[in-house]
Amino acid sequence: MTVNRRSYHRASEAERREDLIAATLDCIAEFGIQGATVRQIATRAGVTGGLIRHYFAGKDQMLQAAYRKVMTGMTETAIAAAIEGETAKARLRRFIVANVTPPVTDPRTLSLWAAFISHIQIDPSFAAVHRENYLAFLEALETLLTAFFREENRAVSPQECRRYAVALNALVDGLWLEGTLAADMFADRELAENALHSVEALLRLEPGGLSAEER
Amino acid sequence: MTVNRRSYHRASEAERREDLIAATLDCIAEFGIQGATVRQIATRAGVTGGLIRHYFAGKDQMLQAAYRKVMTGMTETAIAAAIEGETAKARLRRFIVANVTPPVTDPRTLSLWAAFISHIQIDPSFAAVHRENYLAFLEALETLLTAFFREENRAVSPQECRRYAVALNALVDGLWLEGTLAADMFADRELAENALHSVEALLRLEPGGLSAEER
DNA sequence: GCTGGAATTATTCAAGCGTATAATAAAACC
DNA sequence: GGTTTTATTATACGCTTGAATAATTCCAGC
Repeated sequence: MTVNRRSYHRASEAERREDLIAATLDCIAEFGIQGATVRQIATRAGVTGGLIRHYFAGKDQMLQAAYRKVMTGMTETAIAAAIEGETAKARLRRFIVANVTPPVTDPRTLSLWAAFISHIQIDPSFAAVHRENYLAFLEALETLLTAFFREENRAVSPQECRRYAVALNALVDGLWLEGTLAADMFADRELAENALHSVEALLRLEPGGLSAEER
Repeated sequence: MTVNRRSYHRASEAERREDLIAATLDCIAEFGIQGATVRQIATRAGVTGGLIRHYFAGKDQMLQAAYRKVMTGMTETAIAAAIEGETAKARLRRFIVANVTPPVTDPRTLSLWAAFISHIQIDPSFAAVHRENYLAFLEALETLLTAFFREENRAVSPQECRRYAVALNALVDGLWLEGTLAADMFADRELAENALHSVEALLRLEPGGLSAEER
């Protein structure tokens, strides 16, 4: 006897993988990593559970792909904001501000980020993803800083430049955390302004040396 | 017929709760929040699963108690380090350094912290725990800063002081993250020194104004 | 030394987990 | 337009989950 079987749409490999990853992130954000079960994810993506094993070797590999997606999304948003600046100073400023402003400061993104961070110690393959993105972020900052110092005719050794990048990275990450976890405590542009003033101070610029708009 | 039944030790309520919470944290750190199952936790604590329901209304409540434990542990370590300083400057310095030095920078603690952070959006009662501790940390910083500025005979408005506290909190959190997640990238005292130099810059002190040991 | 009540264990239960496999619908091919 | 390929569904399996319950052991107060 034949079974009543759903008809279905046959999607391209690329978009189906996208859908599955998106559904995975939805589930993690909504129910936590414990709630991101194969069945929930499949339901959210509008498919049945078995399909996941057709696109990924297992649930873990899908989680890892999802992690990559979140991290590259965050970094790329900030980098994309930076390249629109005309001067090195403007690029640096835009980069800083982008990192403490929506859509980067977003509770959902933070949840996802934290969920994955907490799994780094458990699954070493997650550590590799983190390392990749940390280094990319650091390098982006170092590049922006080097260009900025050159523009200002200020001689800064590579070692010092790296120190600055590490500190700026910390400051930006920390403000991102604060701004996302306690958004109600800060006025609209308060965090962005604090970020700019703090970066000015960190780089030992005169007040306004970064935050002031050039004409 | 009677069953072969383990004999058991009857602990005081306080220490049994402590044991259960400690076992919970062990399991989360080792297997992630998904691996922190009632059975695993019970095994780790040397009891059977049913006992958990005798001390907590359910697994979730135990998780929340565990979260409280982690956070107060972190803040208290830093605050305890601070009070040993003789001058306000020394207290501030010790506070900063303690936050980017073991035992605060510890992969296990970071895992736990991240696991709980990722559940804030899901369970609002976790948000309350976070808020409590964030405010406590911010206030500790503000107190240290106020005393320091007074000691230096420097007039700083409360608003400005809060701005500084927010920035310092961000920097410290960020360096804590970097130092714990990429510990291999930093030499022994590198992060602590970077932290002190960065705080100096943030507060617009002259170089050495905080990091240099007074005689 | 009993004994009543609380702490703890052992066991059970339904639900849900990730994965494996076979059947089937949709597309691709010639 | 029939045939092959493959993406997708349906179903099953063995395990684990959090919780509930009943049986047992311990301890305090008498």
